[in-house]
Amino acid sequence: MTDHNSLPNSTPDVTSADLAATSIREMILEGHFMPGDRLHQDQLAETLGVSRTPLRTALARLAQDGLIDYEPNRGYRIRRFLVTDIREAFTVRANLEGLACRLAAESGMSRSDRDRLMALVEEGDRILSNRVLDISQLPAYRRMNVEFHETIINAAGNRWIGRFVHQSHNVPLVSDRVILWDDFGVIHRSHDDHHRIAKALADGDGVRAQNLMSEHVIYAGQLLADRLEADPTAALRHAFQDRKAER
Amino acid sequence: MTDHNSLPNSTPDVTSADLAATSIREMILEGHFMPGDRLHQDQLAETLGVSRTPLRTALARLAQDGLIDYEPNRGYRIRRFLVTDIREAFTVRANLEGLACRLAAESGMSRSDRDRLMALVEEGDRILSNRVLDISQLPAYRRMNVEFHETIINAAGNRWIGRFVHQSHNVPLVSDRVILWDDFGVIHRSHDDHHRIAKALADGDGVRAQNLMSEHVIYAGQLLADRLEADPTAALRHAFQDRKAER
DNA sequence: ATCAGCATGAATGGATACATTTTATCGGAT
DNA sequence: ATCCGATAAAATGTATCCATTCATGCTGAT
Repeated sequence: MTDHNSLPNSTPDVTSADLAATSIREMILEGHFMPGDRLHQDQLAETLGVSRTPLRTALARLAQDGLIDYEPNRGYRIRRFLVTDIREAFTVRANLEGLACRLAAESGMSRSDRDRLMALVEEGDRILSNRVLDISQLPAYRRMNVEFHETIINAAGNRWIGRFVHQSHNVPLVSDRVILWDDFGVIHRSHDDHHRIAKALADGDGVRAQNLMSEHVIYAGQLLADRLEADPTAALRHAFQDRKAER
Repeated sequence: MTDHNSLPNSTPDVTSADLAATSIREMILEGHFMPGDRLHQDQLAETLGVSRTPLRTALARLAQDGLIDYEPNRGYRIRRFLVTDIREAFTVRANLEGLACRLAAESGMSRSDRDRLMALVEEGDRILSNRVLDISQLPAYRRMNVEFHETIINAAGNRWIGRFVHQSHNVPLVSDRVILWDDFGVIHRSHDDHHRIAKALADGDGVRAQNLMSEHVIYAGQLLADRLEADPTAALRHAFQDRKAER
């Protein structure tokens, strides 16, 4: 991931270990490995152009993040994620982001945060004004969506929520970067949630914002999980359809 | 920590890195370091009787857990925990454990889980039957309390909740192992919560169990945080008053 | 043919040596 | 006296080497 993918304090990759960690994380989240694959240290080290020592640091971090499994003397393996994992992660994300809304509302949104949310909502309006989903607009919509959610989490002022939501993004596909961009009605409704959430937050109506956000996330999760169960390959293709284009 | 302090999958310390990590974690949580202290690698390695390599993996893990801070080329430091951090961690813990209650109730508690909760509640009744707080009974009460909470979290069947609650225990004092054992009325009320929570779970009343648990945790957190603000040293002494005796 | 046991190879864990960065110290100039 | 810079010391980051464990495949006995 290119630094903007870590929520709270995204430090640039200064050490080789950082570089290795971000590279491997990106590879995993984009599906370059199969579940259960061994991560051979010598081999990976050579691939990434670093020695085993920083590589092992990177692996230790990723294992602690839950992205890979570790067994002493048996090395690291790509964690096997089931659709259940994705559903569960969305459940927790929904709860935590809902909590973030309530806390943000209760503590009183700052003027700048309110303005930013308004601006993001309007940007979404512009993107969707054609009333059709153009693939070229997905990156812009995604950026808007990510910033919307991050703004609220930061406004909540509870670092643990940010930490945990960030970690739940370590489950492949459980990220506000993954957007099923194929049904205008769904996207439009989702953006309408944003409208109401921003309004509720501005009004200091924490409970309403909480409920809206919780449902907002849960619905996205169910949609994704149902798709995955119905047709895994198609859903995966969809989720990553524009990733290469963005670079 | 002696292995029983990690919630989900407490692997025994097989590697030197495991040993170093658990040792350091225990030291930090028991207050052997001052906030902001540097963790010199050579020095720590010698103290723990391991070389720098496994020590560094241990430090990487602890940093990922949020127990220590890391800056490239500047090493690791003991994280500075403010009372605010503790309040925030309890807020999240309350929410997640409340969620665990709802999920556990909705999925239907297994017979064995219900029985275990009942047994734990009865054990608490026995411990408190004298209607006075004897320090010698604190360890038993704590074990009961820890198992009560863990049972529910496991019954929820959502691994992320367990993960995050476990991580929130990495904030010093934010653990169901820390119990202010000096006011019978408070403890009695807290245990009465357990009664109601167990009952609500057995009845499949998820919302009630959720509300009860959330309040249960929030109150404990407020009590602790208020004490810490009023008299930090006394509160700390209280929180750890029996730790040496238990070993 | 199957399975136990052993030997061999490969991969991981740990220790040490080297390189790079940071931090502290000292000297001098303003 | 203070500030600045150069230099030295110390600490971290990386690479390499050695030790230990695990997996594989073979041999041989039942």
